[in-house]
Amino acid sequence: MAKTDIFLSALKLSGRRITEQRRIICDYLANCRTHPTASRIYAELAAAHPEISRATVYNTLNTLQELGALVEISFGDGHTHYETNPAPHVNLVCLRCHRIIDVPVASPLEGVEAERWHEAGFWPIAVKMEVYGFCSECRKRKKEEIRDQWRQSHEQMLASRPDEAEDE
Amino acid sequence: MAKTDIFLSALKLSGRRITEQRRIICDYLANCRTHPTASRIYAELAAAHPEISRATVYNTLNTLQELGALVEISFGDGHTHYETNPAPHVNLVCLRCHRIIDVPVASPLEGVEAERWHEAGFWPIAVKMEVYGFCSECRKRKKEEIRDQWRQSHEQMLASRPDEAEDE
DNA sequence: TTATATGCAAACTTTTTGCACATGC
DNA sequence: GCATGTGCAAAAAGTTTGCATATAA
Repeated sequence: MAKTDIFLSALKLSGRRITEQRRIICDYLANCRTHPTASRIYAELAAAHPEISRATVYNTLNTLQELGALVEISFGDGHTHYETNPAPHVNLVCLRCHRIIDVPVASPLEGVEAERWHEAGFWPIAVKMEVYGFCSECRKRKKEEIRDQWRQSHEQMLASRPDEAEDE
Repeated sequence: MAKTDIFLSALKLSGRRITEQRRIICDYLANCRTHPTASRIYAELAAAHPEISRATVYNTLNTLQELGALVEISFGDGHTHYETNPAPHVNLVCLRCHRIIDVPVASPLEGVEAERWHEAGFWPIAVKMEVYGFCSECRKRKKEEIRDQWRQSHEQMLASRPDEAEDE
């Protein structure tokens, strides 16, 4: 069942030790189809594996992040989630119901001028894309809830040509 | 100095009340050239404006998020940051030094198959893109720190054609 | 064998809540 | 005037730390 476990591979290839706990955590992540928080990962694993501590979950997640094998995402719900889907995709995030829709894209590094930062010396490992907005259901309800002017003006802004990029 | 304050506009157009505190917070965000955390925003504002409370900062940030005017970002440093740059851009995030480089892009909704999710009924308000990797300086140092195999294999993976997208 | 990882509990940080008071519209 | 927003302090939630013990390589 388990596809190539990219998380365990990351630990192995970077020379970390493969402990039973790490194996369990990586297996969970590799088979996870959602965007769990650290707490949720701990809660689910602890039920089946009492030998796993909260600290180890946090340790492992942080280690995987340093390697670029795992990235945190914020969906605006006040919780830090983890992206467990290694396939290139965009997360559509509904601002009202906080539901997430994963949409596959051809290649994350194409179409966004990847060459430019590559040339600048930056070496990409992982790519993350989120689009915030309203899903079809919430869009209807939204109209009843608040005045619509803000969203309309913002939509227009996004639809028009962007301003000249500013210096950062 | 202040360009059109997109944050204040969002509050106004959605029918919220414009209080002195919100005005101050929005002004800070509109002129901010970094990616501050909530704590940092509070700390900086409280110094100059003792009449602002922590709760109000959090309230306002959350309200702006619901409107899609402001988005949270995770850079992997364990803190929740806010994106204050309204211009379309990609954040290059260094996994080692956690420095962020903003790179402008032509348009956030082009080149990533925007039409597809639009057709599916999703209405985009804001777009966020992060690329994780190593900046030129850290890339050199990284080689000395850990075995290089993981990064090499991952780079190869990214460079090759992506797998078929999986169902979500 | 020994550097690396774990478990536990306490400490720390960040965010939310409840309620009395203030204020924009 | 009254719905909406604020301030405060306490509570809750989330994350890190220190150290003794365990274990992968």
